[in-house]
Amino acid sequence: MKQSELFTKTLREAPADEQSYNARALIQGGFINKEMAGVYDFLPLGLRVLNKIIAIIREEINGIGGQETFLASLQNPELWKKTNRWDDAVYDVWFKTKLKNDTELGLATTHEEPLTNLLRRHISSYKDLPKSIYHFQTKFRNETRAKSGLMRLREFIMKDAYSFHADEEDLNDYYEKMKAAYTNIFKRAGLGHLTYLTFASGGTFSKYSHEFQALTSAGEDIIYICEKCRVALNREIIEDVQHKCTECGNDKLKEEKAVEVGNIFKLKTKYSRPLGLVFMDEEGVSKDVVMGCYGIGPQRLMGTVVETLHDEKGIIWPEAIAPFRAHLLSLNKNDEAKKIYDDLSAAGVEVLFDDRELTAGEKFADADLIGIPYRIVVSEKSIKAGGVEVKKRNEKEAKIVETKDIVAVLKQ
RNA sequence: CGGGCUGUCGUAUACCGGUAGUACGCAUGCUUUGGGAGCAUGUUGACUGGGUUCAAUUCCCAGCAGCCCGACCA
Repeated sequence: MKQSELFTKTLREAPADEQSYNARALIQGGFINKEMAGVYDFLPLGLRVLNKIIAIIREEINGIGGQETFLASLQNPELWKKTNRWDDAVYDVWFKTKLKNDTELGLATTHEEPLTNLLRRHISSYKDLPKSIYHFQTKFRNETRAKSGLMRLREFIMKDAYSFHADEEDLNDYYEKMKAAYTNIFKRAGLGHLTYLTFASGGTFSKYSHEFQALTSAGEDIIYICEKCRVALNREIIEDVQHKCTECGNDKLKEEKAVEVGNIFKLKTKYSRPLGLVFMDEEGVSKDVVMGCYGIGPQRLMGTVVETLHDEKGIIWPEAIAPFRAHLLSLNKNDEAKKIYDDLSAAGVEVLFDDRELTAGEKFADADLIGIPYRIVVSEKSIKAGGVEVKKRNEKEAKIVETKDIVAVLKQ
């Protein structure tokens, strides 16, 4: 894409009223636009990142048999009354609205109820199980305090997956597969080194649930890390386990601030029972379907990447989720640069081509801020040196690459 | 929901009880081009409502909005 045609502009300075780094950098770079606290628009650069994160998640969930759907945002209160989650006193994050005839509706906060209900028409036998169903869908939550840019939103996309099983043993097997898929997702998105499988409170139905917590000072949670096992314990259960690692008994745990980037949970029959999702087993006995649920917020994941991977000049995107692979800067050499742009594009390399009539300093500053992994400079100087200059965003030194070799260097 | 801080051009800021200045941006022209250029001309602003006052953007109150802390948060 030509940067001269990109409708967004970077800001010379970050917005003064934002303190969180992800909000400052993403707004300054033109990735997102703030409509109001906790409500953001995704602009071309930001959407490219978001879509790449979503694509990684989709691949991993498909890889363990997930079937993608897209459920509605407007929800029927009747289902929520059956599970006692319609009452604002019980579940206080609803945005509620009404039909013209005054019938109440809810805006989706999550989808256990509608999906469980929907499956009553499709699951009736043990032969129909197991199933894993997911979607990327907009959730609305009336948070009393939206905060920290993309870290806690009032409107956000969630990848929520739900699995359906004949018994707990099968749920447990699938739960382990999901755990592995989640580990891959955070690794591929560039947060593997910072993300810990974390034991958290499981509520009434199981002892612990698992969160995936990424270390960052922008986080809302305190976790205790066991370096030996590479797992962590959420503060909410640390007293229960007497400050010891649940895996190895290690009592030298390290306290860290972290953000929950994913959560996996065994629901068992919590929703299938009140909503009547049952199946007939081999003996002809009707049983409740056993469920699990698994969530990731792609926008929070994006915010976490920005919080953790940047320097004083701007964002440093991991290659897998960068908006473009290469940022081609022309310093008054648009004709020469255009050829390189065409070659790279033809080879399938995603390039942002800075063909704007700006000074070198502005182009470098924007490139650092936007944080695309490879910067290619075409200038009088680079041409004299034999071609183009290539520098990785996370490295200091640039190297000269002959123009004829640039496609080979940038191709993955 | 409790507490703290803050609302001035598009952005970042200054000053002030007597109607607002700077920088960047934007427009035009010329000169510039390896780390946010120069000159000239032009362009844009006090969150809303009430109160005090001869006079309020400035002081007071309320509302709204934003940020932060806490509470909350599958």
